[in-house]
Amino acid sequence: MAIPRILVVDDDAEIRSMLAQFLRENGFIVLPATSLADVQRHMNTERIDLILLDVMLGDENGVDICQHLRQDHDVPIIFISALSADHHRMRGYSVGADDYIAKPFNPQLLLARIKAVLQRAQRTSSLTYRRRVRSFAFEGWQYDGKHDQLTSPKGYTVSLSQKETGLLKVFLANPRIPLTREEIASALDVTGDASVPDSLGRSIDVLVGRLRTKIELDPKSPDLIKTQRGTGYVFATDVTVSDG
Amino acid sequence: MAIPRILVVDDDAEIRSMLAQFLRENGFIVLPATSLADVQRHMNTERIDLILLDVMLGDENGVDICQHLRQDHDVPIIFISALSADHHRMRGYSVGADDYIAKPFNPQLLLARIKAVLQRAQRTSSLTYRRRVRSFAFEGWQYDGKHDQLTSPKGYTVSLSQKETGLLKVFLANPRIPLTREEIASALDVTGDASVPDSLGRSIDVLVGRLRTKIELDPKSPDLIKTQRGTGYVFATDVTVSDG
DNA sequence: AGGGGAACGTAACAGTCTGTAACAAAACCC
DNA sequence: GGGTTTTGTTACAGACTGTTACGTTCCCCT
Repeated sequence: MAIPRILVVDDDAEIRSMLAQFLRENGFIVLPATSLADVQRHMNTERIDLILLDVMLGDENGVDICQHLRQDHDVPIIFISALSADHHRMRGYSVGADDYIAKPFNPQLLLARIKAVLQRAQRTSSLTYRRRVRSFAFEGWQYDGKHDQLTSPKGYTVSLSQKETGLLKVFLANPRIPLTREEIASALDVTGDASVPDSLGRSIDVLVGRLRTKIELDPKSPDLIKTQRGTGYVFATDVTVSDG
Repeated sequence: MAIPRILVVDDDAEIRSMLAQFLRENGFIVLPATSLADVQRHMNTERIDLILLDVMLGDENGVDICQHLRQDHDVPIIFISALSADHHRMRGYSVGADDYIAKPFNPQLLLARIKAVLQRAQRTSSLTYRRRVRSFAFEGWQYDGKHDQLTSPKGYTVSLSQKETGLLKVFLANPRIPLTREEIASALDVTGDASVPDSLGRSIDVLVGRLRTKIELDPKSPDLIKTQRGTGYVFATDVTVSDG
């Protein structure tokens, strides 16, 4: 599974920025939004794993946004609000929120809650979520997420192991974005304490090497998965995503 | 949907009784429990839709109970506790709780939270096979639950043994959801103590292999029942359900 | 320009996981 | 009772995966 992508919906730029930085430092990809139109644009064009939604949004009302979203989406939604009275909370839950956190809040508690909600969503994936299975195209290759099948530019099927498939998915979900070994390991749920810099050993490097032998014309001089010395790896090509 | 059945776990008889009465007045079936053994007895003998779990349980610790339950069960769990400090909450979430409500609490807020959690659980698939007789279609195959008959894409009837049929039903009820061997065994009521990690042996693997020989074009390279190494198996195709 | 150290590539190895053939016991059917 | 089918267990082989060790490449400093 790819790095979780969190949509932070708040019209206050300072709060949005602080939340984004905090979440990025904790391993998430963060996308900002300030309005329902913003939210819907993101939901329609890319994968969103969780939404942090401020109740008070200037001219717009977070509760209305949540209600609107729930008509079409099952994405987890956590309300953040200065309004902590019980009846506000109940209103939030009644429109389909997964949690409601009152400002000011302990950032570590927010983090725990986000992880719990994401873990649950992952554990109990719904049919709706599974319909988001995608197909990816890059440099003549096709990865069919529905059938878990990789086809080469010449048309033959390439067999990948589970970890190799997972790594490819991480790259396909993050084209042209440099990924550290820790980020990749976190996305793959690889053994190792991510907070200890050397705990990963060389396993990610070996795995990258194994995937390269299967998809690069010349693995010794890779064109698709490039090394960024001192950082990690980058999928150095454009990826086209389509549904089905 | 049937009336939700809530298990109230609290060693304080007065609190248990008040909660039970309140929930019954709001339309739920309430079952009391005071210990892990109580909880497990209920979980093993009847359907439980949600658990309200007190953190302080006399000699037992609600967190330990939650942790234990999460090994085998996906039932929603809401902690109730006088301990409301953030680190207590985080501990609760980290062991798999769905929410954490501090005493003293507004009963209406608890009710809203219960309803939200139940609604969410209802939106997702369950391991429990739906008792209603249904027909399922996948990749040209048809399974007629009424007549217990499986028809291949080419139109001929495929004979399955009882266990094979049960396994297929579990997959059809949970398309695209990874299922552990323990989950499958539990759904099939297979011999073996699910709380003992190694008790299953390889029987589920063999059963999966047998079903594969009957429904896969190439059992050595299966398209329908895919292996998730380290986890279990997933029915990797969309399933269309219809009544009758 | 040269040297040293860090980062990365990769072969080899060992442990884990899974597929499956073979077997035996139980269940089922005639 | 006998034959067949079902089911779980056992054993083995192959694939997968991470670790280790060594060689190569890169970068920085003198």
